[in-house]
Amino acid sequence: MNTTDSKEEENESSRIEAKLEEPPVKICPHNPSVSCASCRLNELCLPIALNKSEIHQLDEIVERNRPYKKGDHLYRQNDGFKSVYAVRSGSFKSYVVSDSGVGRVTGFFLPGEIIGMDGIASKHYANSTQALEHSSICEIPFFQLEKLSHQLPNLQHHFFAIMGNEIAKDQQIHTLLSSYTAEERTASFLLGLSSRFAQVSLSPVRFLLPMTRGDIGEYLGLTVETVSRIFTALQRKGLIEVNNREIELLDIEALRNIIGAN
Amino acid sequence: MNTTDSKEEENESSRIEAKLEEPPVKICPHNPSVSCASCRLNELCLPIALNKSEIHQLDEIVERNRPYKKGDHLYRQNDGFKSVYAVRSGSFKSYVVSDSGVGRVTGFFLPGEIIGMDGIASKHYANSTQALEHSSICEIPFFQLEKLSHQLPNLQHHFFAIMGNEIAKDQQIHTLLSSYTAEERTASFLLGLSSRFAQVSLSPVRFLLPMTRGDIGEYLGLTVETVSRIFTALQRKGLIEVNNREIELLDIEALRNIIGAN
DNA sequence: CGTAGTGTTGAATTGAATCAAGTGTCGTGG
DNA sequence: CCACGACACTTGATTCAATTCAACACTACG
Repeated sequence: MNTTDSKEEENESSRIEAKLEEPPVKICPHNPSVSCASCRLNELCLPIALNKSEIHQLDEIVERNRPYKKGDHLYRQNDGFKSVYAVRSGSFKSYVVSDSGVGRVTGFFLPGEIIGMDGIASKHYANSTQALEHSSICEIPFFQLEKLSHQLPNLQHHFFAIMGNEIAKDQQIHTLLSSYTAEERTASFLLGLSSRFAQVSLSPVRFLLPMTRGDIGEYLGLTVETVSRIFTALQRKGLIEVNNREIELLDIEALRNIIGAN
Repeated sequence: MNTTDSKEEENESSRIEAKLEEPPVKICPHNPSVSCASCRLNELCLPIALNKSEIHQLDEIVERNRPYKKGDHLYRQNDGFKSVYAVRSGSFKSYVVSDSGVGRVTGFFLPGEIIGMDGIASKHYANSTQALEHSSICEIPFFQLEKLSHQLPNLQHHFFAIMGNEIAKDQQIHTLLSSYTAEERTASFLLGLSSRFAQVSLSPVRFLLPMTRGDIGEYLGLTVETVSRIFTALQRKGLIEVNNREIELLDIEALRNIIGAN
């Protein structure tokens, strides 16, 4: 998923000083010295609709942490809420564990997407979030984001939009879980991933799943076995090609029809 | 559900002039002349944490529309997004209809709760919302709310919190739908209603359901028949008492255990 | 190279949906 | 004010989609 490795993981000292005037065309997504202005994700995450000086101000509050290894936690359920996070590279899942230990995945996060908004209201994160692979993030201390939003109407507007988008997305999942069959859920999930990959300029028809079948099942309210069976069935119908974590969507139109038929 | 009827439904002229210095102790929840400062719901909806002058400013942008009859629409799917709404009295449901005509309820709204945040990002409402009974609302034009939030940090903070709360709530429903049984979902739904009624000083153990079994089923991803059967089963177990729309929770602890056992 | 985690496939089971038939309730108009 | 019709709700019998249980294959990593 990531185009390069992270060679400069611990290079913390130079990050704030990154120049803004001339985007330095850094392409390494793990590189902690990439500023918001030069980040190729900046249309997705917060800086959209901000001008140069505004981006610079945002840039100053963003903390570019060292990369996370697979399985590392960004935060855990009930931790005090402090920041929201923008995925810079890699991917994350968030999940809750019930008292009896049954886990349930509540979301997957790809580059450019914002993590942690569930903690804003209660001041404690409602779920745990961990890296699915070697990943890096931008940490945005929330009280500073609020303060800055107050100065920059564009930023306030954009963050309202991001939260509104999250709400709309969650409600779509509500519909999906309350009325779709296993096949419809799975098709919808694959199409959703596809368009999210497209947003970060990755192929929408051929990609690697960062999560296990078990994760997908927990997310969609299905068992591992069912997810596996549906994948095989879709493959037999010629709609997709599956090899382990590698997915190719062979007939997107037909996948859409599965859902449309609902 | 409402303590009084609305006798002054069309009294639009006097509403802005409502005095703020001396809360006029209007108790009729449909009464359009009740200002934010004197509204008994103001801890739930937007004004919490605002001072007198701030509430006054908010008050000026709020439009107190005439009451809605049962079945009236607040807005419809794909309508241009203009406002969010605070329920003043009564109740609403929002729902989406798929291409094939199958409807799915995405939410219920009780007094003090905010409707319409799903439209913020896309500028179009993602679902339709209609009154479940004779109800009244406060309409808050969103672009004015944004402008005012920019002047009042407390308001900005509170609206971020309201949206964050919605996100956290939606994720709980995700978990519910993806792993709870019909009985667990129903118990959880009843307990949720119970605490929401408690917030507006109504009895948490004895209340009227504003929605049909069908609505509940669509919301919980179950059929009418299943909801009905579960109600009967819970009643036989002595956990609740059902008479039509009238519900009494006889053993809240046991209801909690149904979910806890998950 | 071995082992834990991940994935596949089959057979049996089951929780909820569907199909079906009925009763109860409410609002409307005569 | 009552009768009618539409809708809301209940209950039972049957079906079915997805889970559970089980056994095994693959892979990837220390």
